[in-house]
Amino acid sequence: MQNTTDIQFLIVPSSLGQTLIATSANKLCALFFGDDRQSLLHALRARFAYATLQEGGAEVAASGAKVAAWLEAPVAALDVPLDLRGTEFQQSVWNALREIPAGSTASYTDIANRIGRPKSVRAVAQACGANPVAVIVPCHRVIRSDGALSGYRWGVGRKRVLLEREMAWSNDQDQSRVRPCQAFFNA
DNA sequence: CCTCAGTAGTGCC
DNA sequence: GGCACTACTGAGG
Repeated sequence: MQNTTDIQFLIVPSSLGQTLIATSANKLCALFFGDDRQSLLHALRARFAYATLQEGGAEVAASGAKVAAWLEAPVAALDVPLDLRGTEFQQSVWNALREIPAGSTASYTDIANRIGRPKSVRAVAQACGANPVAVIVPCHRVIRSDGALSGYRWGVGRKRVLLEREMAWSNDQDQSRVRPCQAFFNA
């Protein structure tokens, strides 16, 4: 993996707990959650094993502020460029995830169908878990086909919070809009 | 409820 | 290349 890049990161509290925001060449490359600094650092190190890590820095401060604000009130699209490294398969999954509207969910099967690999259901789940940028690539909107929340890399509790929050927000925004819920991909 | 096989991408050896 | 992982799923008991 070409993760021999220079990375700036910071750890800030948010409504979802301790939040690690990392940038590489001014692009967001990681958004992790955790209960403590230790686990976040560990996750960062694990993801970018050969990168140079620097805590703080002008670049991450600037985009970090945007990300932190957007997390609490994602009213507009986040204008921070992303740096998503992954295999072709992972990229295709992450792209599909970004088409799930806030306030709705899709199943792992839905995503598998969406990317034209109907049998790669488990692999889809694995790719979701490998998503380096929580919330922005909304892997939390993928749940089991029976409706159970299934897992979440940063804890199912956070997944639930995120989903409930998005349901609530999308409800009291425009009631008129048709809001596809489960399985909106099956058409 | 529960178990089980089918199944496919990834990481490590 | 092999092998053991999974945030899965539908069928069968």
